[in-house]
Amino acid sequence: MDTKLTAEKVRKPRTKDKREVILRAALEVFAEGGVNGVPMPVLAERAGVGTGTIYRYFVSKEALVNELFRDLKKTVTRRFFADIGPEVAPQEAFNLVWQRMIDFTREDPAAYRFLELQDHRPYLDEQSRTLDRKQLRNVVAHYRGYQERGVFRQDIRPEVLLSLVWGAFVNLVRAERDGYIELSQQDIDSARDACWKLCAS
Amino acid sequence: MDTKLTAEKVRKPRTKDKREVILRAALEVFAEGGVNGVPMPVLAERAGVGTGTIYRYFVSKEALVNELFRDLKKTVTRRFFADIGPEVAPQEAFNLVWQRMIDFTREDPAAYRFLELQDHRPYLDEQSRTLDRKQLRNVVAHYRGYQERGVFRQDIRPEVLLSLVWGAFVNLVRAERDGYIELSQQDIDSARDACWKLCAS
Amino acid sequence: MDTKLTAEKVRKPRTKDKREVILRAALEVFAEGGVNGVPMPVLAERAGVGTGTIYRYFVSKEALVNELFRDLKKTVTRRFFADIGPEVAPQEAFNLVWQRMIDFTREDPAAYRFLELQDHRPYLDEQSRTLDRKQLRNVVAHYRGYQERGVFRQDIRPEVLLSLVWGAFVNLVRAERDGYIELSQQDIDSARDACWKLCAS
Amino acid sequence: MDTKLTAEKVRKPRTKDKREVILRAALEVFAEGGVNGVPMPVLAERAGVGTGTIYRYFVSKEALVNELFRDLKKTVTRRFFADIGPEVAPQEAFNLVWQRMIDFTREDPAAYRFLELQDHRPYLDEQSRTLDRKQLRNVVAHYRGYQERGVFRQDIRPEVLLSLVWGAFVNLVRAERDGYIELSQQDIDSARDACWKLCAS
DNA sequence: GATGAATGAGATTTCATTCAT
DNA sequence: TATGAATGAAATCTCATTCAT
Repeated sequence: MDTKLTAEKVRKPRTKDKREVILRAALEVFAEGGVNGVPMPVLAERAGVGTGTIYRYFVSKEALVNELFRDLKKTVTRRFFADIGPEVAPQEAFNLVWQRMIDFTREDPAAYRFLELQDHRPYLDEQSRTLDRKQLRNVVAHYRGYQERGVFRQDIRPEVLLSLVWGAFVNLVRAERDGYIELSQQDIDSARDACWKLCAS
Repeated sequence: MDTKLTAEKVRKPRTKDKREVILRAALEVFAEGGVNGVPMPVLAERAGVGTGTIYRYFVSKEALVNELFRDLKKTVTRRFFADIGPEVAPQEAFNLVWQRMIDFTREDPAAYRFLELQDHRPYLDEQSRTLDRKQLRNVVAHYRGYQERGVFRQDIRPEVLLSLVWGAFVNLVRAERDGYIELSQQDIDSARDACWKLCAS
Repeated sequence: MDTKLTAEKVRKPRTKDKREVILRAALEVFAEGGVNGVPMPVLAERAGVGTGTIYRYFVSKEALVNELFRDLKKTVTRRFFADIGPEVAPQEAFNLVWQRMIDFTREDPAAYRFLELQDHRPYLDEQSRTLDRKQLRNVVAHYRGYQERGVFRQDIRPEVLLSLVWGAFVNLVRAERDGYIELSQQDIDSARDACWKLCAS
Repeated sequence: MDTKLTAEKVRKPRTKDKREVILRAALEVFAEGGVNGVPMPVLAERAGVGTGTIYRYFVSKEALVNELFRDLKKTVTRRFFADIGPEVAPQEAFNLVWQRMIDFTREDPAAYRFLELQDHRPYLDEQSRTLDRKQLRNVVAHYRGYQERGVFRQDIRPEVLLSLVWGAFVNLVRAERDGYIELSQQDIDSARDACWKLCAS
């Protein structure tokens, strides 16, 4: 997808690196301290750049948060749903996505935490919110498709169904991160199956 | 309303009122703008008091947030589970609590929003967190009881079950508040039944 | 001591009492925490009156501090030099005053501390400063008298002499209060004699 | 003055300068208005820096006051006692220190005033108080040495002796600064000699 | 382009004073 | 007259952003 093997790579790879270094550092410090809890100089230090440098790549903290949000949203969505075509059986697809989400929370807890953080909401601009909605609509469409194919129950609107499942997932992971529960793979699988049954007709 | 019948009625209730006026105003402005987003003078103006007055009732913004959190938690928990003894049939109890939660989000959206806000987390002190856990444990114990009585499925740990249901509920309501969905009573009831089935054996 | 058995006692003894209660409380709390360190409500509580009451007797904190300062200055000066007429031998008089000052610091450390506190200086008005100078002039005049009678050395101006002795005394007592020294009566007497010798011709 | 010869000279001395500019400005405004009487923005303006800049060099007003106090204490002590070894005759040493103290009050009245100010006492931390005591002990040890060599009288403890002399000096200078006296060099010298005689055996 | 010291608007909190009761 | 809850101006301190180097 990101196949730019051209001259551009020669021109400003350093620049691009720095931008990403900042985004990654932002992700981590925001996940730890919340967007409001982290001053820009702290972020700069974590990123190993000067404070002013951040402002060469992002016009404001708000802009940085938005770009981070959108970058992550896209990456994550791509990751969750990659290579799941119509040929994959519905429950298998469901399980796959569920496990990918779990894997994501394990492999990159900072990224997951940042996305789940409500702390950034006041910073989000129209573009970010639009993206959010668009991606949600895609998944809703997917659910609707399953309903139409008789895979999912039809007595609940797809957006409601999705909302329930997504909320269940998010809260399960949050409970673990907040130290309320410790989740075995067994727990995760049962939760997944329960959610599947909640949807299935 | 406040017809000051006797001298005593004037003094005491007045002060009590002011504390509650501040808490109520705080609830509203925090629900709207987030804890971090609302300066004390703004809260003061909303409450119709001087800035300094707030500090007569709460030693700091942090203390105010914590008291608000605990007050609400207690009120809400009492409200949700009031008059639901062992004589109430499990599903009826489940439905009742669900509806009470829904009613609460409708009647006092600000209170619900504040509780759901993650924004206040960095402010919460040990006491608040302890209360939070204690209340959670109570509900988990309830779920466990249902499992032992064979009402709920036993292949999923009660805290996992609760986490799923609670997350489903919270996210459903959030989706509506964020404008992603509009919920009919029908939607709410189907969601409730789906969650019940998720738990039931 | 304050035997006013007249009609005045009938008219406003309560008022007068309260005024003095406030002054006394002010003395104590200011001596403990410094003028800047003590909020009016704290003073009020110590005095056992309402905050507002203080303002019925003193137009401002500044005025209170000034009246306290002047009251004390007068009392103290009266106490130090009472009944020391020309018939008292100079060194005896010197010793007597020295001991009275010491006694004062022991009997009413708060009063002494308040007077010595620099903390109140920014509050002092013209009247207080004038009183201060006037009382100083009186003592200087006394020293000058001793010089003219050949009791004190004449090669140092009386105000310089007094300044040295007064400074020596104040610092000695301060050193004790600050915990740098502990003073025996022996120490006090030797210090007194040393100061006398410093003045004597 | 700041002719920036090399790149290194630019960076480091600059920052150092600013810290010292702030300390100097603090010294002056505190000497004039007392620590409590001077808000940080006023200090900032006097120093020619932004308010926030002060907090890059000092974590709080309290810390600033303490660093100022200790810096001054050290400088002043060094200045007073520099190059006075055992080879200097006692009275000559005494006179030298006395004159250096006088010179200091003339050359840098703000610094002297700040040190003499009681206003900063509530701000002083343990480190500052420890320094204070340590320096006092050094001088007391010196006095004791004079006693042991038979230079000073032995019937008064050295700390009492020092307390008297130091108090005499401080009060003399204060009297002048407060406008009670004007001191000629003659006055100063006589006062010095009187204090010497007070100590001498 | 990169830096990070400097900035000052804005946040939280205090406290002398007022005024309704 | 006495009260003390209420006030808001002013204090301390923070941090997103700028700009000289």
